[in-house]
Parts: sequence; structure tokens; C-alpha cells
Amino acid sequence: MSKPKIRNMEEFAAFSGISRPTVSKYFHDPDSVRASTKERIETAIAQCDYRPNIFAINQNRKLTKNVGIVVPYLADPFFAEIARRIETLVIAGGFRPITLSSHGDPALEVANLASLRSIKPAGVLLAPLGRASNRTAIEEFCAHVPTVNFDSNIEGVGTAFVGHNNAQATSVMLEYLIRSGEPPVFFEMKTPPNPNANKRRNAYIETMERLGHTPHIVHAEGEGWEMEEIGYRCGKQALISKQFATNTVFCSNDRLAIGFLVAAYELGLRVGLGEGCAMRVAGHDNHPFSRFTCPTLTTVSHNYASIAASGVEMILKLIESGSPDPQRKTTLFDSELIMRASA
Amino acid sequence: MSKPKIRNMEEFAAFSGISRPTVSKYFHDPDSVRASTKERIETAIAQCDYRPNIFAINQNRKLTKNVGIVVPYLADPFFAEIARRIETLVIAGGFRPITLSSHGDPALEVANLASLRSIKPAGVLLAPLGRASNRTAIEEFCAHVPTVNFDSNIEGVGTAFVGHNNAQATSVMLEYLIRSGEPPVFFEMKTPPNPNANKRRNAYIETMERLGHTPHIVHAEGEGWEMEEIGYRCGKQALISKQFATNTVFCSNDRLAIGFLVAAYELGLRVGLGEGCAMRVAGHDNHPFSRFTCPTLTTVSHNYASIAASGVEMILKLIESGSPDPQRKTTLFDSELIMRASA
DNA sequence: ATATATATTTTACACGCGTAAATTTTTTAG
DNA sequence: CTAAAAAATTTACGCGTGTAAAATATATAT
Repeated sequence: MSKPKIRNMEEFAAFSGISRPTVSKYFHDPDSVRASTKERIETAIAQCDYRPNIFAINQNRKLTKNVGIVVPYLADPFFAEIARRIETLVIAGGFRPITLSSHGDPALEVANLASLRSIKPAGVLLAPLGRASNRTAIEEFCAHVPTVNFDSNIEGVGTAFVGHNNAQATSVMLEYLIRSGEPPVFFEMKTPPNPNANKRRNAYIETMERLGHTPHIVHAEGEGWEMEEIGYRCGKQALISKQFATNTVFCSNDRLAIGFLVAAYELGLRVGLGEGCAMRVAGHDNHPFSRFTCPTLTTVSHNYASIAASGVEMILKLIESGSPDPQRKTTLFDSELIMRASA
Repeated sequence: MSKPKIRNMEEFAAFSGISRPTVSKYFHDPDSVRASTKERIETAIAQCDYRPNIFAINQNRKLTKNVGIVVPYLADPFFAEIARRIETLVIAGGFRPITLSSHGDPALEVANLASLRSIKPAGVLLAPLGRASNRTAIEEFCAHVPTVNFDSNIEGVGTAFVGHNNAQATSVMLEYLIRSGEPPVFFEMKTPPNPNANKRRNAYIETMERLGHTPHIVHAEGEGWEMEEIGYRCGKQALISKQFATNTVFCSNDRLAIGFLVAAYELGLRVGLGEGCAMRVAGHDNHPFSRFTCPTLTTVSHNYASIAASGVEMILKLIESGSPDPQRKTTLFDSELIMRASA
């Protein structure tokens, strides 16, 4: 019952009774060989469980089957979720996903790109850190590797960008909040790491003015990716010192909102729509945990499914075509208002 | 200003004026060559930014510098956090971490192991799915690749296990809860995916009896990894139908507790220690989000730092020694009571 | 059955680097 | 300054696979 030890394709070819080049062809595309041949090879595989050496394969192929996925912070469930979806689609497309997280560190982001480059990926899906990113290094990378930029847009980075329509999302939420109560104050980090934040602030100001209201912004101090902590700490201070001009707060993202809700809770401020509520809070992202806040968070959702699908589709098309489209294309997906209990 | 294009080590050697074998030696260990040589090579690198082809390197080395990290569900911030720490330590150790998530799927877990095997990792840190894992496949894998099992112990899997002392943690929490109020009811999934849950239940029963109290367990129905949802849904039902024998609930893990707290909140049950509180809730894990629940969650913490450090240390030692210790060693780290507002 | 198209085999070289052995150069010790 | 030790060079082969070209075998259409 002990399976024969096959050391390489040579031996496997001998074992299966097929020539090595044909076997090689089979592993590259099982349907490129005659059906009867395919069957014989697969019978042999079942008997000895040989698999080609991936290093030797990739050494000689101009194009590997590797697709890199780089996210700024994988410990953030938002990115974990989008990465998970992308991985699944990449596998379905017949490629091998390699997910790397920059852990919020620009140096590690550059190191990740270097690391990816050394495995000659067929393509890369890159969500850059944003403001902190080393632009030069990223541009250099994109000049050599087909790259689709997602989530956080850096102009000129990658052959295409697929992301979230911050303006539309902000507008949808604002209209809802204004229609159903007092116009919201915008709560954001003073120096947000992610460029989406800027788009959201600008959209807030613009939409508020368009609707005839005065924009109010409260800024939270603090650097980095510990947004719940920042939202909690600065939110609490701002609540205590009554910095909010109205009873409604629109947080720049859900993580900030999660921290803010804890602050409100601890101050005994009831958040929500009903009678006894002191204030309303809304977020932005439909973060996986926004369903489990107290109260559950009203937010605008990223279209996770479409962004992942579109990003993967683009990179696969790019890989197939070989030639990067000279025109950098931007695809934005509209978001949906997720009405829950907090606003 | 345009850097010369170097295609391989041959060309780089010519460019730097050093012989190829010496260059090769340098890339394997920069300090194994004379200081002056090292400097010349590094000057050349700065000028043309060449890096060796990783596939060609790994094809010929018996041992790659790859260290696999497999976790059951990376979208769970708990695993994201531990993976992040492990990655950092692996890099510091001079290896290349490759993190794969099984996304809760036993088939993907097997596929991940197969995928790892094809890149000949020097070693692997494996946190198995647990109950759902394909034991045979994992054992087969461990027979060929140095593996350290972490988080969820499967007897016989891997050369060593490093994890969390569930018994000690449960005991510490129970003693605290009993000392400070009513003895707790244990709230857990009926069919938990993770084997830690069984240890925790048994420790709960044992400790309760030792302390002279009657154990009470409430079971939540539901399969899979959506624990917040299960904790919320079943917790709400159980609260409504008054299934809890005392006013204190000890959840088998923090994710269940996070959902449970939302249920309590929605039912208007004030959770905490103070006067006006209807009940107390405690968790287990010190999940990254347990600081941001309402109220903040009292829990027992995994020793993230020690588990990561010890796991990495073990796998590196294993790699260095070459010979797996025939004695499977289990290392458990004690946990710390994290007192917050919920109990 | 014959001609044609399609698959497979044979042969041979390429990829980029690891590594061993023998030789030469450079450094260090005396 | 000379001898010994250490480092670098030269030469040459191996790793496991991709892939091209020519020859041969097999399948399909007429």
C-alpha cells in the first residue's frame, strides 16, 4: 500500500508511461492533452501523488500563477474580509493568492512589494497604506508588475483603481440623517492615514452646503490605525466638552464610531432614534463588527462583493491581455444605507 | 541616472567585480565574506538594485527560508493579531513568513497544507481548525514538515504544542466571579468548532464543583465561526426564556460574549457590577474588540506575546536542529484576569 | 482507404542559482 | 619578511522544469 516515491517529472513520466513534455503540458493545462492521455496521467497521480516542484516551474515560466494581495492592515476585520473574498475569487480563477499585510508600516509595505517582486507575480492587487506610503517605491513597482489598486486610491498608482464611492455614500447618509433629524457633525481623525477620509470630509462639506446647512467638524488627535481607541478617547473628550453642535454625529469610519459609541455609553448618553435618546451616531464602511455595537450601528456599506469581484476580474484581464491599458480606469461602486439602531 | 539592468547573478557578479560563487555566498550570509568584499557588493547593489531569483535559490537549497503560518480564520481579529505577531518574529528571525487562512473550511485547510508543501517550507506554525480538521491529512503533513501546533491542540499533531492554559484561566475567572458575586452560568456553543471550548467547559464544571457550587450550562445552537451572531441570537432567546440560573454569565469565548452583550443591551438589561445592574458577563480570550464592547468586557487574556514568541522560538530551534524532538512537548501559558466593566 | 489535422515523442537546450574541488590571492601571525 | 591561515576565484556540474524543433504516431474527415 506504500506509494512509490517519485522525485521529479522525469520519474513520474516514466511511471505514467507518458513523455515528460506531455506531462509538463498537462500540468500547465490539463485540457490541452488528449482525453485518454489526461486520464492516464490522472490515474498515475492518484497512485503516487506526485506534484511538480513549484520553484522549478516558476523559474522557467515567464509568468507565474501567483497573484499578490497587499493590504495595509490585516488585523482590521474590514481588510480581512475583503482579502478573504479576493483570495477566494483568485483561487477560483486558477491562480495562487499570496496575501501580505503591511501592518500599518510604510517600510513593511515597501518590503512586501520587494518580496512579491521576487516571486514574479502575474499580477498584484494593492490596497496601499495611503498618506504614509512610499509613493516612489510603489510607482516603481507598478511600472514592472501589472497592478490593480483598490480601496485607497493613489492617483497614478496601478493600471486601474476599484473602490468605494465616498461621495455618493456620504451624500446618501447625509440626506437620510438630515431628513430624519438634526444635521450631523462630522467626526474624523485630524490626520487620517487613509485617503478615503479626505474624500469623505470634502463630500460632507459640499453636501451640507448644498442642502443649506453649516458643516461642523470635530477632529480627533492621534496617529496610526488604532481607530477605536482614538474614537473612544477623543470622542469622550469632545462629548464632555460639548463640542458637538447638534445631537447627530457622522463618523468618518465605523472603527471611529465603534470607539465613539463606547464613549457615549460610558457617559450614560443613550444613542439611537427613539424618545429617550440623547443623540444619534452613524458610521461609514459597514465594518464586520458594526452589527455588534450597542446600539447596532447605522452606516453606509462598502460593496464588498462588487469591489472584490471587479478587482479580481480586472487583474485577471490584465494578466491575460499582457499589455496594460494605457488609460488608467477608475471604477467606483455605490454604497447602500444600512439602517440599524444608532441613527 | 538609469540603473543598469541586471538579469542574473552572473551579470551582477561581473558588475560588482566579484566572482559569482562569492556573491552567492554573500546573499546566503552577508557576514560570511570579507568586510571589504561585503562593502563592494553592497555598493553594487545600491547602484543596480539586483536581487536573486527566489525560485532558483529555493530550487537548490535543501532548506528554504519559508515559514508557513496557517490559521483557521484570519477574519477573526484574534487570529489576525496572533498571526501578525508571529509574522513579525519570523521576519526578525531571518525567515519569510507565509500566512494562510483556512477560512473555516477543512478542505481549504488541506489545500493550504498542500500548497505549503510545494514551497518546501523550513517549518510551519499551524493552528488547526480543530474538530472539523482532516486529521489524517494533517498528520501526513507533519510527518514530512517540521510543524509546531499552536492555539488549538490536536494530540499528536506537530512536534510541539504551544497554547493557552484554559484550565488555569477558567479557574482564575471563576474564583473572581464567585468571590465578587453570584456563581456564573457557563454559556457556550453546543458544537464548538474549537477544541479549547471543551477544555473550558470541563474546567468550569470541575472548578465549580471544587468550590462547592452547582455547574449550570446554557448551550447555543449554531455551526461555524459566526460566533457573535450565535451569541447574540441564542443569548437573546436564553435571556428571554430565563434560562440562566444566576445573574452572572461566563461565556466560553469573547466573540460569544460580544454578541451576548448586544442581546442584553437590546433587552434593556444593564450589565456590570454597580447598583443598577441586572447581570454580569465575562468572556475568555481578551479578543482585540473586547475593549470596545458596552460595557467593556471583563475577560481572561491569552498571553499573545508569549505564545507567539514561544511558537516562533520552537519552530526556529526545530529548523536549526534538523531533527524533530521525538518527545512531543506541550507548553501552556497562564493567563491574566482583565478586569473591566462587565463583571 | 487515404489525406489531413492533431497529439505525442524524442532530443536538446535553457533558466538562475547552489555548491564542491582545486587553485590563486589576500590577510594575519610569528 | 616569511609561513600559515583565510578568503576569493575558477571551473564545472547539478537541481527540476519549460519549451522549441523535428519526427512520429494517432484521430478525424472525406
